[in-house]
Amino acid sequence: MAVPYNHRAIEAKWRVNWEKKPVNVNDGKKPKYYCLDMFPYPSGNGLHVGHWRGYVISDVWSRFKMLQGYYLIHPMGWDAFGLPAENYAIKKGVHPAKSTAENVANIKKQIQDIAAIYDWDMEVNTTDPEFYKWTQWIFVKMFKEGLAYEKEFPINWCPSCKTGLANEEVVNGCCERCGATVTKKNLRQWMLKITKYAERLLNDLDKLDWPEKVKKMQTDWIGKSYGAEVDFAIDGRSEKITVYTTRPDTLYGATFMVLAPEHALAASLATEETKEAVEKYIYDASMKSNVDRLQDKEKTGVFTGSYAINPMNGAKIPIWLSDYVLADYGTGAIMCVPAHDDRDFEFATKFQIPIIQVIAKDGKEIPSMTEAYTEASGTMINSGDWNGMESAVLKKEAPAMIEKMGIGKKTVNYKLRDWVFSRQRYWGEPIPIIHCPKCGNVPVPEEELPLTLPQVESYQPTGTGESPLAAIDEWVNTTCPCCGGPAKRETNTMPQWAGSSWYFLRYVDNKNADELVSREKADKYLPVDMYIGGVEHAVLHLLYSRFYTKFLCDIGVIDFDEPFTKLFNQGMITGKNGIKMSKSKGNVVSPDELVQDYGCDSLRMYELFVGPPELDAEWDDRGIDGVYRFLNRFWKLASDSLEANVPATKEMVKLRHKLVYDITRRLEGFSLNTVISGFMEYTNKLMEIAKKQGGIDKETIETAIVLLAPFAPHIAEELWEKAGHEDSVFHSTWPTADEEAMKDDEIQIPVQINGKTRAVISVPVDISKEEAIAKGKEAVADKLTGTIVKEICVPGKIINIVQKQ
RNA sequence: GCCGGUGUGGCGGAAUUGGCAGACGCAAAGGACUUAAAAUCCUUCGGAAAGUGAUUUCCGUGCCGGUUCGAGUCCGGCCACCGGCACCA
Repeated sequence: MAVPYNHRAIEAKWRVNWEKKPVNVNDGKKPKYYCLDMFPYPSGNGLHVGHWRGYVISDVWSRFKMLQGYYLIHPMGWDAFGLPAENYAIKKGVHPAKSTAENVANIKKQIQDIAAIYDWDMEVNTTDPEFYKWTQWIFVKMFKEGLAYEKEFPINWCPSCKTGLANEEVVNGCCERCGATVTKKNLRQWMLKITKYAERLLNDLDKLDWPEKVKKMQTDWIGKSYGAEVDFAIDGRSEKITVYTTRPDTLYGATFMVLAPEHALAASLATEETKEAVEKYIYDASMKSNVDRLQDKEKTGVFTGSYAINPMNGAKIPIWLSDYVLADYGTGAIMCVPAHDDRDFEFATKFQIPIIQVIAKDGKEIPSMTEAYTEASGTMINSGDWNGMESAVLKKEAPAMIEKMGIGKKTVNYKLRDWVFSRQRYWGEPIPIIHCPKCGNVPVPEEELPLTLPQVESYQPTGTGESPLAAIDEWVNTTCPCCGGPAKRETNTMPQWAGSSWYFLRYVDNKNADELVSREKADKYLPVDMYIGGVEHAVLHLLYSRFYTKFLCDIGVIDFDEPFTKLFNQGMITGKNGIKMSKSKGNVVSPDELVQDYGCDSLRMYELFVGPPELDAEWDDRGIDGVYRFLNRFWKLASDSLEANVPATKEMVKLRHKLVYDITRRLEGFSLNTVISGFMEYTNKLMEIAKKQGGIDKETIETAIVLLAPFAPHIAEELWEKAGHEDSVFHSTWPTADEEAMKDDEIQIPVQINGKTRAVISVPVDISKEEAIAKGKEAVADKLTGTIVKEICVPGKIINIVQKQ
């Protein structure tokens, strides 16, 4: 009798052995495979079972790739700058540097419990000056290339975090981090010109093996639209107003024009009579936050008193101001075609502006419109020379026609805005810029980087729009690297996304003091082949990283312009009823006790067994018993069989190949939950056979151990050793299935009458259709009471007899 | 409002992409072993009806309809829940 499965002893033993003799070694000959987890920010709450899931998925995939003969790059690090870390430190009343270091140590210990095959020699930490030296270096490079610039304008401001935010960080008008309502604040900001890369960021999505959902979200976020800019003269004045439209086909239907209240010409368009109302409207709009604007669904507006001239037909159309027009999209001015746009229709109806239909719906003009007809399909009417054209065709051709006529030009527009890159907080990389009264903005010389974050007593946010760094005179006051005169340092810091936008490049050369990454190592080990993490970063981190990668490619640091070839988003683990695990809800399940009671191997397998990896799953502790029992059964089967050492039977060989085939296919398809059920199913079958034969042959058992190794590494390694191997199971190779050997001689196929199964017959696998049908009919003879109209036989699948009564 | 995703037993889920619906597991019930319990092993486990019984028949994958010899899977029309975007002209 074999000894019972003792997960504590086995796991402790192999933890030590692997530490002594790592299994993932680079012999310089194997091809590389870079499998990356989104690195965590070291929160004080530690890990829960949901965090485990992603790390287990990536580790299983990594070990699978290793067994397939790759040198694995599987690093881990810490995204330790930023608001969460700083807010936690403030709450606990300790310096963020201290709390961050403690949290890193804690989480590292917890992550090591997963027994993932991380290469800790590659570890990075974004708050390490040797790391953020390069975060700052990238900023300096961007500044020199004109991609980082200063601008003062009303930005999104979180009154709770007391800092400015990027557009990507505002969710439904609220702060992405804390949920507070975002307001507007006029601030001098550092911006990154991500818009310069809009077209490439959009087009290169095609190259990526990413979930369609994420690609779609990025596409929508970039928001490319095709249209035209059209110039409208102002009646009685020399200036003109340019509008942007995606529907130039409806130009004849433009019956008014609306400008954003912030438009440069807005105030000047007012007449004696409208002056007061116009100024009030502009003032009120400036006082409104974005959220107010969003919530006021009812349209407001004011007539300026001036008129524009429709360039197509010379019609005089009134110019209005309204805050439903956004100042920073297009030209901040629109032409309004109430007949064919919902918003314009609503506005025109409210302010009694004429509505002119220019596209016939179903060949007819709608007698009295109750809503806009927004489709670009139908024949043009009331449109001068354009009458009779198809709207869909005209929509495409009009921009070029307008350009020819000299009244505008063909244009594309993007929703993507430049990235607000400065934060008024302490815990981030200082922006390496010096403001010199003579020389202007001068970057800190590259050889002087890193510009380290000064130690301060008070790091709490000021709320004034100034960073806490501004209060440290000895740090702020410096000399200009250019002219040597007195100058002041930039006091804003970078957002959390700065370090995470490029950290994956640093892992492979994390100790390089002279370069961000050596070109040789970058060419050899990058980019990332598989990136695993939650979907919440679809338009934040993942977009920023793509932007950074393209920039670094353009300046020759690296030779590829997409960071992550393949992306996998794992679903979230929730508490009961799909409620997100959180400390405040009290539904957090910690992995620590589960590892103690059931072992790391059981928890790893259960994390996968709870459901398809890409979907959310509700955690239920009870289910882990199932995989624990399975591991016990597998342990017993394997150790008993290794002792018994029975010869292989045909049946065993067949099952062995089927097992390899099924597990490999499911694993490659990322159907990890069914891999686990597959192991259970085959183990049950093998146990049946073992009961009769006194065991299972060694080769089959060894094959199963190798297949199981990525999922339950400890037990696999222990059994592998018991089977007499001195080297690690991870130095064997992933088995391949011989499809010939899998074939059964006899197969079971159902016999149906009119699509309903009436019998199941056993037939030779190579039986002819005719014979199969004959046998099938025999089996259901007593139920064939009518006239047979059709006989269907799909070889190996089904027989269906269609009969009529 | 627009765009995605999901909907299958008491529960988590499976179904080789059009071919025996409910694999595998949890929970539950009954039994074996045990002085007893735990552990382990065996059996049952979608619903309804008929039969002493092995079994048989009908219904069943959110709802309604269609295509097909055959639909959880394909098509059309709805419903519910969960995400994303939301005055981008």
